Amino acid sequence: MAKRSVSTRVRLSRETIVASAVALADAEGLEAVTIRRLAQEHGVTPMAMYWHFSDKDSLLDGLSDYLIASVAWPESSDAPWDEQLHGLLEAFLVALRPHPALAALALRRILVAEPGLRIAERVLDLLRQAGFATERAVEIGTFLLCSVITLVASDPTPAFPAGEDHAAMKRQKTAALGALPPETYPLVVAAAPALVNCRAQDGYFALNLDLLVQGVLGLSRG
Amino acid sequence: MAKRSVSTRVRLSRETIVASAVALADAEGLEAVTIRRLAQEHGVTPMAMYWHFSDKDSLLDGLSDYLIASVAWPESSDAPWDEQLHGLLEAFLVALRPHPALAALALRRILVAEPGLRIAERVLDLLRQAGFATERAVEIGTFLLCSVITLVASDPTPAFPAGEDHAAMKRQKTAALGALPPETYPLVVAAAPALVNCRAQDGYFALNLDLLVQGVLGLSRG
DNA sequence: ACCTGAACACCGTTCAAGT
DNA sequence: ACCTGAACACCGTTCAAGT
Repeated sequence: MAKRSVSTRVRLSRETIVASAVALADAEGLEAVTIRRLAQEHGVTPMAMYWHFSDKDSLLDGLSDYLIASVAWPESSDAPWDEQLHGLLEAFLVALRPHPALAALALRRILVAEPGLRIAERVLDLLRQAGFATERAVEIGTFLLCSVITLVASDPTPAFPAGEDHAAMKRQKTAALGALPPETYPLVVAAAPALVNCRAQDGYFALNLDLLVQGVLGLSRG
Repeated sequence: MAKRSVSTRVRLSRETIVASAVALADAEGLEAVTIRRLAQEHGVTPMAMYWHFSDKDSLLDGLSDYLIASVAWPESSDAPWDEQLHGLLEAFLVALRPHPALAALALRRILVAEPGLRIAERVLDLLRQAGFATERAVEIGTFLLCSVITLVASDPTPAFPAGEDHAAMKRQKTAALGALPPETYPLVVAAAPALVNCRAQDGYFALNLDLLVQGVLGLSRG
């Protein structure tokens, strides 16, 4: 169904290939993003891809660049550093959220091209303002960006087990947890539905973004 | 070189297969862990694996179980909840650290079998002691465990580009960052070596484990 | 109970060639 | 400049069969 008919065939380009790869990943997960599959979707030989990308790794780099470029830079403000840090991390999160299957790719190009470097520089700057020495700012900033990716990427089995199966699997996992002996695992049993579903909920993101910023606030400077 | 000679062939079992898979992942990364490769290492047909594991997914489940089982349960104490939480997360971290290529697998079995459920229950318990309602405790606890995994798994290109190549790549990345225009990216340029290397350093883990616990401390209850 | 052998439908990629 | 075709060395997996 996702196969593009020959009549609508457009000229291949890095952009059209990346766009279809993003759509594929959203629909069926990253492991469905295959040179051969993309070629087929464009009605073209697998080898045609190698004109536009030197290999699969550079296709993934392309996806990473696409993700990073979609980060909406927060409007400048004179708010305190922690609020600005929160805003920046949130902008990163918002860009990644529509593409949980791709989120893990974000890191590979953040220290390479323009928009990613700008984000990195800003994070370091804000952490310097917070009073951290450069080395510590680097360690914290690196972890913060990794953590935002984790926040988005950790939603299990994102979409690709066709919706129906996915919901069924969640119901089954909930039931399995609920059937555990309540005297050994009282909290797990009581929280079974939450344990299975929380990573898809909005509150999960807001709460843990907060946790990260609060964590930075709680760290000793030096 | 890693191929086991026929004379030393031992009987296959789930345990011996998992052990060799762990060794393979440590040495060459998770994508080297292949049914066919493992079979070859044991001097056996690929299909022999299917007697011990129903499919590759259940092999990965086996690796996940192995990881979780290696968590050393911290000795009981009457320390405040935040110290105990720190100790538990650290125990998880210490278990994962020797196997960065496998760390990402840890989550898939934590809510399934005994030792993982025990960890989950304890995390929820400590967060309840901290004053969080069950639903929030679930959201926080889930993220904390994900974050520890991230901390370990985020070390880029763990080992498998044969050591030499790996070091060379790091030097090259550092040089690339150092060559950026310092007027646009002053902090990135100044911190180039740290940006490339920090995720392999001990301080990175200690600092960010602290960040996580401080983050929980800083969150509002309710 | 434990393993083999042949086969199938997939991968990424190289190399030479077409237009 | 952009794409095809055949080939290679890999995957996971099924099915029938051996001991």
